[in-house]
Amino acid sequence: MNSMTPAPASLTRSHEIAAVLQEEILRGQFRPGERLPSERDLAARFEASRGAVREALSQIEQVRLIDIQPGGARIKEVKEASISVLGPLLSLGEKPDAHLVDQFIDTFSVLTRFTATRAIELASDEQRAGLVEQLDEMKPFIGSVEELQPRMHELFVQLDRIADNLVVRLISNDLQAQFVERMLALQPRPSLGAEKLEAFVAGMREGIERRDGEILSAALRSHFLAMRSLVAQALVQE
Amino acid sequence: MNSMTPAPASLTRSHEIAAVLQEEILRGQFRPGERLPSERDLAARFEASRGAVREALSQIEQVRLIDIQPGGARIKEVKEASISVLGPLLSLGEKPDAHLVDQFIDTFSVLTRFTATRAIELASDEQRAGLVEQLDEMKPFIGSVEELQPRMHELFVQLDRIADNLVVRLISNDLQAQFVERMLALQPRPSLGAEKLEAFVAGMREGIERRDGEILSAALRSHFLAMRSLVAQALVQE
DNA sequence: GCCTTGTTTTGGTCTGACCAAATTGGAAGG
DNA sequence: CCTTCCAATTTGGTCAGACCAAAACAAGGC
Repeated sequence: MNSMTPAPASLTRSHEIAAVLQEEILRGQFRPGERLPSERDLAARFEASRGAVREALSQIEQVRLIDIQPGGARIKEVKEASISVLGPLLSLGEKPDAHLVDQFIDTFSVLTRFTATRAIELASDEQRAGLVEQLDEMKPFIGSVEELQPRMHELFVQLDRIADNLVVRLISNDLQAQFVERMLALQPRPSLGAEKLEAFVAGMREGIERRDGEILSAALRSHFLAMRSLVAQALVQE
Repeated sequence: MNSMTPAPASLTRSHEIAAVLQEEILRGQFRPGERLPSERDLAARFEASRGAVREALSQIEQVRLIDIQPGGARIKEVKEASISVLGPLLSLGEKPDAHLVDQFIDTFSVLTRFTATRAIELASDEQRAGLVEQLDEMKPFIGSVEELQPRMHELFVQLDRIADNLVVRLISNDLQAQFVERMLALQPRPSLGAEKLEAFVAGMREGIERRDGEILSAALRSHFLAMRSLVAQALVQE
């Protein structure tokens, strides 16, 4: 029973307890409908006060993994939970589940394409010009992913701002919060080839300049597909 | 297979406090970065114990509307929050914000199209035949939205099951939890016309039978567009 | 068997206390 | 006057023990 986590994100006792319990639930150590141990038992087990346990349970309830009622807290199906469980779900094993990662990237892809196409529909000519300029400024950095990435991110921020869809924005927040950090942790090289990146940037540029959602969408789709197979490789190897 | 989800029933004091505070934050009564009143002050204000307030704050922290640290809880930007704030955000005024509702429906549309097209890519011939059968069985009920809706929902459940994308599944869960009930609360007639529904069902059928994502997607897109303008009407009138 | 009970368990809340970290405010120094 | 630095205070994090109401459980009674 080691509790020496290299990067303990949970500072407080209640968060720590919540993380442990949530992980056990996601691991399937309780069947849906089953009752969680009582708060008093959990307090004894974690050598914590009932208050701390209650705060932990309150958090887990918030992600809809359990249903707290007088009489007991009952486990719910993972499929009914909130997006917030995806992160812990990715961190269950040594490596994230490949299928789940694929789903993540596909979903990112869909949402990004939606945002991008919507953005160029709504964008003014000046805004489109600004976007094109951003893309042109990237060209010197296509060789270096480290240099390119933040600039590309800035571009997406702009697209997001223009598309002005809070719902998608919040979804993306959640997905990124759950996904990105965990992916960066295991994503070594090889990175995308310069040719592919160049084609991607060119596709984006053309799509934006000509206000052509199809081109833009196609560029993004193939880009995400490339990323998907890259990550897939990273998950298999080692 | 009843999946009767009992309403959250914010009976408890802590949930009540959380709801009130969250609403005040979403109303912009605190500026981002600003400090929330101390737990002790809040306890005094709500005439509750500090423990109850702490559980409430813990929940609000979970949706990333505040950042709790020794020294004080600080308000974050709504844009940084979790999807879970969308529901309360819709319920702020008398009527949901029309723009936000549009964004909701558009996002639903995108995700549904993604799920549907993915589903028919992955579906076996038997599964596709089953889906077509489901659609055919709907025809007698096209006149009555009340009768049609649950059957259509069942179809989407099947598509969702075949597409097998947990990420999208959880996102849709969240969106529905936030949106659907609040929409049903205010969506009286007029409902969609029988012709439109017929065309929609026919489009779905053709898309599935011929495994044509374009047709399927087009049918769904126009369906959601129709719903969007319907809801828009409902929001304007009265 | 089913239904009605009394008992036990369990969550929900409260009170009051202590610790550690952050904030604050003022004193000392430039 | 401004900056720097160090207490004193405030604030969150946790603990302990207690009470209530509702749910779950067990035991009879039909």
